[in-house]
Amino acid sequence: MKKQKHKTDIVSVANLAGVSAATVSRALNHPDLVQPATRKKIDQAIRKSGYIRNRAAQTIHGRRSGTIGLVVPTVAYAIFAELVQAFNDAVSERGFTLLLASHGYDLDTEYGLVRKLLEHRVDALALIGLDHSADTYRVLREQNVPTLAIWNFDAASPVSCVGVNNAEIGNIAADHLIMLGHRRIGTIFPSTGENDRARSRKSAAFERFRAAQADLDEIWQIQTPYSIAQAKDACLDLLARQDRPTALLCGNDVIAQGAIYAALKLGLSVPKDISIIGIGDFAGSAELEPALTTVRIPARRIGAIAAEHLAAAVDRTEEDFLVRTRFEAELIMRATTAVARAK
Amino acid sequence: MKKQKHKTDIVSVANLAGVSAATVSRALNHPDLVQPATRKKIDQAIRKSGYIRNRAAQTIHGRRSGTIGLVVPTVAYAIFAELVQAFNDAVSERGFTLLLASHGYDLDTEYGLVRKLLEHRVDALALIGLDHSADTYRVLREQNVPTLAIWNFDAASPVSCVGVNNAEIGNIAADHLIMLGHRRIGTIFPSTGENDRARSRKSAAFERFRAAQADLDEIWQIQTPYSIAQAKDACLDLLARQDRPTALLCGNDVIAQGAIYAALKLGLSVPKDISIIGIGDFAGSAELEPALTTVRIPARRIGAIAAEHLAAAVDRTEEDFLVRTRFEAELIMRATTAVARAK
DNA sequence: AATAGTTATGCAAATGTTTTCATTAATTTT
DNA sequence: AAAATTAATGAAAACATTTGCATAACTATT
Repeated sequence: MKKQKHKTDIVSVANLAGVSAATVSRALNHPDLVQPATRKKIDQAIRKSGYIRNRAAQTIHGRRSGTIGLVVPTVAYAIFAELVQAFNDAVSERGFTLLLASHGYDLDTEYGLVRKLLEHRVDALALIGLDHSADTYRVLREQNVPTLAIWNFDAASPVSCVGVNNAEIGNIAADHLIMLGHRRIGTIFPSTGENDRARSRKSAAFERFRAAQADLDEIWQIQTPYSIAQAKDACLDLLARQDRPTALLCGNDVIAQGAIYAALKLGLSVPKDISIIGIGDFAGSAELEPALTTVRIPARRIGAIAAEHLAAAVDRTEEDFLVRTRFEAELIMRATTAVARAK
Repeated sequence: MKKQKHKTDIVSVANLAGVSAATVSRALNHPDLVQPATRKKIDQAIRKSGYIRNRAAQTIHGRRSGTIGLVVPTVAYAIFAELVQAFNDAVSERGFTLLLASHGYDLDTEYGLVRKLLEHRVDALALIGLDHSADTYRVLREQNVPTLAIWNFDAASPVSCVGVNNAEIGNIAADHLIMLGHRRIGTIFPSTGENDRARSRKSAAFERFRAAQADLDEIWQIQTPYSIAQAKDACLDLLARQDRPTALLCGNDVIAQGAIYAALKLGLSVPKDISIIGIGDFAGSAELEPALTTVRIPARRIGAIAAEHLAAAVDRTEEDFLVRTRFEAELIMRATTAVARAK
C-alpha cells in the first residue's frame, strides 16, 4: 500500500463537506460569515481528513504570514535566554510563530539572516542592539517591515527600539565602585567592535573612572567573549598578580560569574579581597554564593513589550512604525562588592 | 510621496532585465541553465529593484519551505540553550531557517505548536524527548513530515531519535554515589509527569539505590522545577536538617547548581559534608567552585547530528524516515563528590 | 402580497513562484 | 551547405489559498 500523497487541500475538505472551497476558507477565517450548521459539517470534514491549512498559500495571497523574526547574536549563554523566552511567549500568545536566527556576533552573517527572514515574509522583525551593517539597515528600509531593535535604547535610533540606555548602565556600575572607594579598577569586556551594548557600557564607565582619577592600569583591562570558562581563565591570570585591582567591572553577569569562580579558586575572598560587579542580573545571579552585585536589565519585561509592540504594528496597516521605549536599569546590591580597603 | 507598495515580484525584475519571469526564476534556482550575460542583467535588475524572493510562493509550488521546526520545553535555562544553538547552527549551515516554539513542559500546548509548525509546512520537525500526546503522534504520522525526537534514545521509539539513554544516566550517577559508599541519598527532580527524560533517570537511579539497600528517606526526595532559585530554596530546607543525607542526586546541572549554593550558604563543605552530583554538564558546570561532578550529555553533538539527520531526510524523497542514534553519557568526576564519611 | 433588505454561499480571479513543453537560435556534423 | 544536435529562452499551467462580485434564499417592511 503506497502511502497516498496526502492530497488534503481545502477543496478536498470542501467536497467532503459538500460545500465550496470559498465557504471552507470563510469558515476558517471569518467563522461569523457562515451558518453554524455549515460550519459544523466543515469542522467534521476537517477532522476527518486531517486537513492542515497551508500558511504559505495564505501568505502568498497577501495575508500575514503569522511569523515574527528574531535575530540574536547567540542563544548559547544565559544572556539572551530569558529575553528569547519572554519574546517567544508573548509572540505566540498573539498567534505568531517565531523564526529564530543567530549570527554569532558577526554583522555580515546577520545581514544574510535578515534577508532570509524577509524571504519568508515575516510580518515583523526584531534585532538585538543598534549596531547593524548598512546593508541590513537599507534592506529593512526598502522592505518596510516593522522592525524593532531590542536591548539598547537610543532616543535618536534609526529604527524603533526598546531597551535600556547602556551608557547609563556603565555609569551606574562605575559610580557604585567609585562610591565604595575603589580607585584601582579592572574591567573585563568582550570585543566591542560589533557590539554597541558592550561599547556603550564600557566607554561610559571608563569616563566615570577617569573623572574619579582611578587607576586603570592597561594590564587590568582584559577582553574575553561572553563565556564563563574563558572569563574565569582570563581572571585567574589577572587576579594572581601581585598588584591587582581592588574592583572588577564585568561586561555582563556571565563574565562576572567566571570572575567570581576565579577569585574563589585562588582563595581570594569576594568581596573582601576583590569587589566584583556584573551587568544584567541573569537567572541565577541572585543565588550565586556570594550573591552577585549587578545592574539589572529587565529582560523579561523588555522581551514582552517588544513582542507587544511588533504584534500591534502588524495589525495596524499604518505607514511608518516607530516607537521607542526606555527601561530603567537598576543597581542590585548584593554580596560581591564592598568598601575598598587600603592597600 | 506615498510609499509605493513595493511591487517587486519576479515579473517586475524580469521586465527590468528585459527577460521573462521564467528566466529570472532559473537564474536564481539553476544558474547553470542561463547564459552568463543574461544572468548579469538579471543580477543587476535584482540589485536595483531590491527584490527579495518570496519563499511562500516557492513553498506553495511544492518546493521545500526551507524551514525546520524545533519544539522545546523552554529556552530560559541552560538546559537546552546549547542544544538549540548547535541545532540552529547546523540547520542554517544547510540553508534552512529555524522555526522555534516552546511549550513550558505542557504536552497539550506542544500539540498546538506542532500543528502550527505544520501549517507553515516545515520540511522537518524536531521535538524533545519521547513523551508526546497521542494527538501529536497522530498528526505527525498523518502528515509524514520527517520527525526526530532529541535527547532521549530508545531502541523502540515510534519516531526517529537521537540522544542518550536516560536510564543509563540514572545508573551511572547512582553507581557513582554508591561506589563512593553513600547509603543515605537525597534526590531532587522536577515533576516527571510529562517528562520522560527525568522519569527514566529517576526511576533507574532509584532501582540502583534500592538494590544497594540505601536509605531513601521519603523526606529527602524533593521535587522542584529546573530553576536555580527554586532548587536552592528547596535544598536549604533539606540540608539544614539534623539528619540529612550524605549525597544528593540532582535531576540536572541547574538543580545541582542550586544545591551547591544552598550548601555553601549553610556553611557546609562540598563534598566533605555533602556530595552533589548533577546531570548534563552544561556550560559553566566545569567552572563552578567547587567544580561539579556530573554525567555529561553531549548536547552540541546531539544537536548537530539531529540537524544533519533531518536535513538529509528532507533531500531524500524516500518514504519513511527512521534513524536512531545513541550517544553515550559519561561520568565527569570533578570536585563535588567524595567518599562518604561515617556519620 | 409585493418590495426591499439581509444572509449565506458559489464562481472565478488573483497572489508569486516553478516547471514542462515548445520555440528559436547557435553550434556541430556530415 | 544542409541536417542534426544542443543551448537558451518564453508561454502557460499549476500550486493552495482568499476575496470581490453575483446569486439565491430568506426575513422584514409596507
